Amino acid sequence: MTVPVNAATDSPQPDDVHDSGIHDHTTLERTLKLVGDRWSILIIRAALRGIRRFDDFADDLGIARPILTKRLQRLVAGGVMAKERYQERPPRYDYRLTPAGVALSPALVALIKWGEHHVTDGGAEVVLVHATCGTELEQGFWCTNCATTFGPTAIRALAPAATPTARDRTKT
Amino acid sequence: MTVPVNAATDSPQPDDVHDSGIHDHTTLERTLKLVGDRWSILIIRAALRGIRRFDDFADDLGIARPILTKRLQRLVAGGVMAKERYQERPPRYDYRLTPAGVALSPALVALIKWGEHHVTDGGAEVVLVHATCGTELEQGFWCTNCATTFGPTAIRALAPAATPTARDRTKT
DNA sequence: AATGCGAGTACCAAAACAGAACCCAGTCGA
DNA sequence: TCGACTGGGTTCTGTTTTGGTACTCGCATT
Repeated sequence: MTVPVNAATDSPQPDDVHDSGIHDHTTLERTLKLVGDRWSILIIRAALRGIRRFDDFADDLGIARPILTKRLQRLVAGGVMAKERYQERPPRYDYRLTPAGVALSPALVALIKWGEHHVTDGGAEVVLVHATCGTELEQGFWCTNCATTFGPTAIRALAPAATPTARDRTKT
Repeated sequence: MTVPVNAATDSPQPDDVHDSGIHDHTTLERTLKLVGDRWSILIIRAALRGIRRFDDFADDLGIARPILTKRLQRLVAGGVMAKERYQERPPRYDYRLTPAGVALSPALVALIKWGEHHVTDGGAEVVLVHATCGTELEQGFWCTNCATTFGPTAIRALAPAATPTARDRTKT
């Protein structure tokens, strides 16, 4: 830890990266391949709002239906959402978030809060608050050791330097 | 214990965020338009690792150069990065994060940590630690009023100015 | 003058996206 | 029984955005 993270201009080929320990090129990239398009995050947000049915997603997002089909399939394949039959007689299905999908909300909240501060003209359109007391929530990092919170500048190893654990990840 | 973050969330289907939930159409969409593609986040991560020059981004990410050009331009236009001349005589420029860009790290960390838990097979490739003590950091929400941390289902959204959603418009 | 480097463009193919129309199974109403 | 409707898609068209390779341009060094 606490490595200054020097870049490695080694093998920039993204094709054959299953073990180029220095480049992460796997986890974040795979994550972004799953949800890193213009629609997936919006779909997940809609799902967090309680939208479940195909047509409601289409109406709410204004997304073209073929793309919605593909996105939902990808999210289901990625374990973010699950397709469930909610009615038997005329077989009807809906899509709902899995726990993994709900677990994406910190990322969602981070993006929303960032957007409020940095892309709008100043005024936040929505304030996210703690449900129990109504206070605006904070998001950030904390250290269980120091029992303190801190901002992004106090993070080290924000990227995979030569973490030896990267090579341990010999999964198959 | 202390940190529930996304692990100990309340319920997989957060109905309590239903109508008052996380919704603001324009801000998130604009945010995603800026950084919601497969490369921008990776570029920002590379920048956080200290990469600054065009060719280094290209080598590190394996991104095609025309796309890198466009992404960097978009990020500069969006205030996330800044293009600076780092050398006079042969005029050379580099790209570095603005404070707004650094402020994106919570989102980045959220995505990285989500990916570690949900897209890899469990082994974290990167360990993010608190700089002062080296302990692995946690991320989540907390309430400065209650002095407590909580998960995504305890979030409610207050809309200062009425934010009409597509559902309001289309569902009559 | 030739070489090399950093930072891009030009050009072209492939993929993703958008929109409208169409399909299909079941159900309802007349 | 026929026709229309509803939910959940698929097919068929374009258009826009990506990705890749090759090339340019300004400058500095040899």
